[in-house]
Amino acid sequence: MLELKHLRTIVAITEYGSLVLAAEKLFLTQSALSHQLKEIESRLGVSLFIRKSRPVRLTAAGERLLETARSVLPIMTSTERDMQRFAGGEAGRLHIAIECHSCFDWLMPAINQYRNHWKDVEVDLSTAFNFVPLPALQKGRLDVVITSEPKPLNGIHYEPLFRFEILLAVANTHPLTQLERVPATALRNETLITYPVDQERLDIFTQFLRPADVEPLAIRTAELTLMMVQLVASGRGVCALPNWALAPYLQGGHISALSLGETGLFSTLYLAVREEQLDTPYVREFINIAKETCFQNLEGINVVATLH
Amino acid sequence: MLELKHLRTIVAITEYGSLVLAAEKLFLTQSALSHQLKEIESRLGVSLFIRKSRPVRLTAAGERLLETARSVLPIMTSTERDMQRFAGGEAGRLHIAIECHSCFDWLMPAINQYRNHWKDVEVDLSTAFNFVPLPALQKGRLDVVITSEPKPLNGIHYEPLFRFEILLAVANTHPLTQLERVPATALRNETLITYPVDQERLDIFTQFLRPADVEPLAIRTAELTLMMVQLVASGRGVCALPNWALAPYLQGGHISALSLGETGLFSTLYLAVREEQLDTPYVREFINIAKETCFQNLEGINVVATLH
DNA sequence: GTAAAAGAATGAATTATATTCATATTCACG
DNA sequence: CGTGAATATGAATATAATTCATTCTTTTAC
Repeated sequence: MLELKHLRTIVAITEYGSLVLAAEKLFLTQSALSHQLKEIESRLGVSLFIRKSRPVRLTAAGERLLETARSVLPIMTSTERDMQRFAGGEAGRLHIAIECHSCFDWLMPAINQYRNHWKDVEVDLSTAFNFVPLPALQKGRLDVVITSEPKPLNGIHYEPLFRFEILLAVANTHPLTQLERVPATALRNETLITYPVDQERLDIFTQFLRPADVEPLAIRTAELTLMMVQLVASGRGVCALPNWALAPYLQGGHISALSLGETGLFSTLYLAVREEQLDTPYVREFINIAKETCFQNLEGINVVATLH
Repeated sequence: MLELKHLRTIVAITEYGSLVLAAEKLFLTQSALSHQLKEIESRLGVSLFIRKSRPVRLTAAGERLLETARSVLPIMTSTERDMQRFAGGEAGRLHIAIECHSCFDWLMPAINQYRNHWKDVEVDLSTAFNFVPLPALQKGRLDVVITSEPKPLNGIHYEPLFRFEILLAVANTHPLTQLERVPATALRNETLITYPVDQERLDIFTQFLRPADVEPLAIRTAELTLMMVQLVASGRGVCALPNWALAPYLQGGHISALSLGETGLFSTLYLAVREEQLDTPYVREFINIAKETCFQNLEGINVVATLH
């Protein structure tokens, strides 16, 4: 009914004192303003200006409307400015999900660094253990997914981050440390410690044990990398972890890291985003920072399997 | 550019979760909403809703716009409600001017009583000594004028309030108290005390002295009725005042009131308003209260000239 | 007080904008 | 993968806004 156009008209008329001037400033004709004014006055059933005098004067109702205009129009101006920031890709939302537990280690520093420079981007990190993240990404519930399975999907772009080796962590005292390479069959007699997620999501199963049709002796789970390492060190099982996740714990000397299979078990981590977002500055920048951070964090790490 | 219509659309869609439902509530077709949404999204250069999911979800830009809508729309609602009050004549403005000094005496109580019942009417009283009030009334700078000269003017309605006699106040000891009626010529030897306004505005000049071509001995002015009366009582002059303005001072016994000329000098006070406002409730009601107050205030007053 | 100038109002014609209708496309769910 | 429900799209239509040409009103200056 009442529209912002009308408020802008009211303001212009009071500001310039005449329909002629106001019309000019609004890039309209005097006639247009006259018609418009008549229209709202008759719709509201009140008169807003007294035109019998020059400069035209506001009626009481006009004053009230002007007051509203003065409080509403600035809000709209700032809203439109924000819209431009969204449009320009300077502001936005980045809902990130990780499929891989250990990714916290390098992602957190990346996010912190990113936040410093993109204050207008709302960053949100969630673990995708209870839902499948890629469809959510497609549908816009998520904006970034960190995954090691780049399943080709409509409208999804995968940006490779880095390649890493999945190593088997065992206690230093464990007999397996005697082997050069650990065959799948060796795990028949071991308790395997994993994160508490579906086996589908764990490379050790999908890429190593299942192809060899091997089931470990037992499986137990732990939430945190640190807990796994402690269990391994005390000889209560073995676990498979990325080399970079394992690195800090190898210093202590209680555990060793062994290559899996003949060639080692390698995997690549990808950052998945919607194709349409690929050229958005704030998304592009996140990808760059993620990559940089990976290199920085992984540079010092040169963990290869313990060789004898 | 961005309009309230769009904000209302955003709110409806988020509230009902689908274009179909929202369209229904807005009395539009789903197609209309789809077009409208597409239009503003392309104008702003941002997408506001993710339609790939159901219910449709807001993007970050959409959230921002919704926030604005939630702060702006209530303001508009309350503004429109106020407009209805103005339209219904429940709210408005009453800029009153009096041409006659003494009118304060009965007008003030009237205004006070009026204010109690019409809280949404902004009442303002000014003395019209430095400007001509009737043209200002015509042009809407004033809304009510109290005058004793009902000059016929386009669009102006005069409501008669009451008829009164202008009496000559003299000291009890004054020789004029011996006369039954005071002729104009009698003032040739008197100092006349008036309000400090143009003689054009004083009935004693226009209706009495000038027709008889008489000039008083001297003229001096006083701001307030009380001051005039005190000057008169101390024998420093005489003054012409309405009977009701003089009434309270006759009790004291220091002054007397005499009729002017053969028939007495009478005048009628009118309340002038713009014709278009005559049917507006808040104006109508002011007229009523003004009339009532006059009667109440003048009822007890039965001042006639002192007769011997 | 009147004429000229400037501003505001008006009505019809035009243009722009919004809405609908009919239909195609997409998405969610079994 | 098909089905039902939702959204998108394009052309046609309806509605609303704007302009043009003109008249009416107010102000100003002589």
